[in-house]
Parts: sequence; C-alpha cells; structure tokens
Amino acid sequence: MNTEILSNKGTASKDAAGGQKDIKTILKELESEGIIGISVDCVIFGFDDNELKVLLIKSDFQQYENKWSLLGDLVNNHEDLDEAAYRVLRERTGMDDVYLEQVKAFGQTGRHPAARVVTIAYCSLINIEHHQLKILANELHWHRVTTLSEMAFDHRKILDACYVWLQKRIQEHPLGFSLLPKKFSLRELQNLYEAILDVKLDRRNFRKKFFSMDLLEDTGELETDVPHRPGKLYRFNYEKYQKKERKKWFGIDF
Amino acid sequence: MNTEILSNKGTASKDAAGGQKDIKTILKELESEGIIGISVDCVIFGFDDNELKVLLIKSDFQQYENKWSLLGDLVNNHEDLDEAAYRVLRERTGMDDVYLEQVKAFGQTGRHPAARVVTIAYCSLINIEHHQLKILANELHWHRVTTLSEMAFDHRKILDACYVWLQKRIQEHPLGFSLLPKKFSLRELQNLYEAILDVKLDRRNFRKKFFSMDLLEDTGELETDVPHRPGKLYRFNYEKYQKKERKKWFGIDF
DNA sequence: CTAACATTGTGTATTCTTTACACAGAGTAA
DNA sequence: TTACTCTGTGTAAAGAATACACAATGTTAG
Repeated sequence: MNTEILSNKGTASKDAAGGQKDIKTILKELESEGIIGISVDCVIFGFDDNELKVLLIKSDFQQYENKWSLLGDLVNNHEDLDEAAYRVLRERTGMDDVYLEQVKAFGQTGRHPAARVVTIAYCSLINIEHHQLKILANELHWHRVTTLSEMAFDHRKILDACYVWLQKRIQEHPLGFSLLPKKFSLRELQNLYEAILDVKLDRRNFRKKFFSMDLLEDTGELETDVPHRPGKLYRFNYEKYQKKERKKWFGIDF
Repeated sequence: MNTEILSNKGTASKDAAGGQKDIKTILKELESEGIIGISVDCVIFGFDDNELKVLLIKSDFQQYENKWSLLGDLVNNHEDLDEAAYRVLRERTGMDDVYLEQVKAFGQTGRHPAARVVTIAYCSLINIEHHQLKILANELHWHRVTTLSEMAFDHRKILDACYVWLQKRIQEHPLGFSLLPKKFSLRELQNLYEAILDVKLDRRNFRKKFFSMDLLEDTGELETDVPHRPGKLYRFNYEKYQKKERKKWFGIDF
C-alpha cells in the first residue's frame, strides 16, 4: 500500500472527520488491509460573550451530512501525537502558542464508519479575540457548548469527556487564563468560571480566593467602554505560579 | 500484508513488550509498510507487605535484555481498547473482575525500536492475595514501585505517569479498596494510603475522616493472628457510595 | 499468672477555610 | 443632578483540618 498517502503531509488531507477527497481513500485502504488508523481530534474551547464555545466544522462524510465534527487528522508516521495535535491547531487557527493537553483515547470499534480508527482527543484553550480563523472551509466556526445539535461520529462523547475534564481541571490548574485576554477584570474571570462550571459564585468570596492565591498582578489599568464604574485589569503571573510550592497533597474525599 | 497476523488472536502473540516469536515479525512488517501499530500496556498495581507493587515481566527484545517491561499487547482489529486491556489482564492474572482505567496514550516516535507503536496505558488495581499468576513466563512478578531498576522502552515514563495518576485518583475516588481484601482493618487502609501517597497520617484524623464519609461497614469481625489487640474489620459499601450525592463541585485552588 | 508490650479505640481544643451577607464609591446616561 | 449599574471592601458564623494523650484489649515472655 501507498504509505505516502497514509503519512499525509501538512494540509494535504484535512481530517479524520472533516474529510476531503484523499482521506476517504486512505481509510478505505486501511479498512481493506485490516489496519487500525490513528488520528488526533482537538476539542478547541474559546470563551466569548460570557459563554464557553467550541470550534467545529461540518462533516463531509456522507453518513454524517450536516452534522458537526471536531477538528482532527490522521497522525503522520513521523510525528509525535502532540505534534499532530499542534499541527491541526496551527492549520485551523493559525495559532502556535496555545494551551493543549491530551485528554483521552477513543477506540471503540465502529466509531468511524469507514475504517477502524483510534483517536486521541486533545483539549485546547484559546482566546477567541487573539485568534483569526484561517481556513474557513467546511463552515468552521464557534458553537455554544451548552446548546449543540447532533454531532458526527462519537464526537459528542469526546466533547462531553473534554468538557467534564475541563470543569475539573480548571479548578486545580490555572488554565482559565488561556481563554481570556492577557489583561482581564475580575468580573471577566468570574464569568468564565461561572460559565464553565455552570454555577453562581459569590463575588466577594471569589475575589478573596483569587487574591489570597497571590497570582494576579494589578496592571494599573482600568476597563474601558463599560457603562459603569470600570474595574481594575489584572494579569496572571505565571512565574509566581511556577515557583509556588505545591502543598495540599492530602485531601481524601469521595 | 497478512492481516491475520496483525489482528493477533487471543494468546497467540504475547505483547508489544514481552514479545514472542511472532510479535517481532509483525512489528517489522508494520515498520516496512510505514504503518503505526497500536498497543495497550497495563500498569498493574498490587499492595503487599505494606508496599505498593507493580507487575512486570522481563523484556525479550534484544535491545532491552534484562530490563523490566509492562504487560501489553497489540490491539486486536476487532476489539475495543478497553477490551484489549482486559484481555491482557485476564491472560496474565487470570482475573476478570478487576479495576481498570485508561490513563494516557504514549505515542512518541522512536519509543519502540522495532516500529512506530502508539500505546494506550491502562492502570489496574488488584488484590495480590485473591490472585494467582497464571503464566509465569518471562519471570512475571511483583516489584516494589519505589525501588525499580531500569525498564524497557518508555515504560518507566508510563509507570511514573500511572503512579502519579493513582496518587491523585485515590484521594478522590474509592479505588484503594481494590487493593485490599474485602474485609480490612482501618490500619491496613491507612497503611495503603501512607504507602501510595508516601506520607505519614494521623491515625485519629484518618479514622475520623473515613467514618465521617460513612461508607465503611463494620463486619462485626476482628483481625486474627495479630500479636496485639485485634482491630475491627470493615468492608467498603459500594452501594452507599453510588447513591451518595456528589456535591463539592467548587474548589478552585492552584 | 503476671508484667511488659504493642496496638486499638476514642474526644477536644485550636486553627484554618468556607460561606453568607450589605453598603459606600465611581463612572455612565438621561 | 439624579438614577442606574457595577466595583470594591470586611466581618461574623459555620465547617473542616489539625494536633494531641490516655485507657482498653489482646499477645508474649518470664
């Protein structure tokens, strides 16, 4: 078989999900050879209009016509999994310096109609404002996470898993800042947490909590264009965070 | 290529790590075809003699002669990832009803000398006493996690990742009981936590904590064969745990 | 059979963390 | 100038984590 096609180069084949002429051929070959394909799928979250959004395209697999699909691609033979995920991100969003983390492998037989494909799901967080969608093929755009119509393949399951992962992760690690501009108000930060965790938080306690962690730096600037008293703008201090000693090892509770 | 070999059946080929005559041929074929192989590797933990143990075999890949290796195998073409992991467990330990969870995919190029193989790591917890090692080939046996000599492939990295995962997971979910006999004393439970988390805990606070969770049932029995006052034996009540409502959604801290 | 030993079982005071809650200040818009 | 909206702040109460000591129970050695 033609390994040249399998180890697809750069933007040649679009995605295990998005599809383009070649991918189907590749998958057909995999299937007829009894080979398991490997892909990555990126769940790319953004935060806009006080809502958590996810970046999707229209699937062009016939079985999933008009269904939404995650961004993914087959893994190139000579690239690491992480690299493959970064490549997908780069190709789709034009962004390089992006938060990206592996979440889970999905490998049910029958999850892809064309062939056996195991996919490694990655979760990515990007700032919608800083970001320009490059390739707008397949109606690439942002969707509310909470009100999603049906999705292609098992992508709903993948998305749900990543969302749950995010809800947990954001409470233990400072990921959230990747979704915000570099300078943000505490209100924005709280909106972010409220949206992702789907909960209302007490404003004063929320502030107290973050200030006591001592990781926010006052930029000295204020919000502009708000129709009320402007709030202070802060920035997250990654260095301080790195240096901080992780204690709290012990918290048995279930 | 011969898909019959690739989709290895049952006990035919032993492992991406353990190897047996066929596996090397399969891998060679994968490599020459430019195909990425998929395996599962199980990090099987046990608890014995107040220490956390892991089940390993001797690698018989020449490059890793005399190095220890996790238990794994190529994923069969028609089985789910989880099934493949269960199969490995069953074949090696003879146990079916075992705690097993996917932890992470490892897919660095070059992680396997014979071919490109992406492996999905699973973590498993078993009670050493309840369990009989079935196939003792390749010097299958238990090793202390803390004092491990060099390992084959990137298996040390995989093991470390699973260990860290376990340390975290055991604090949030009642996994630990899988490592203990059905009936256990509080001292045994505490030893387990102390060993895994590598920390000393206050006995009275530990008890208070577990009793307040209200998930331990007094069996009415006592320890036997201890050279001192025997402690009560408890059992973990899974049903109560299932019914318990999960609250504590909110714990931002990093 | 008694004394020494080892480990179980228990409660309270202190500190830290989380929660609940209200009012003055700053800017905007009419 | 007033009404409006959101920012910024502190305290009291409840709950959780920690530190800590002594009597009870069984075993073992003399």
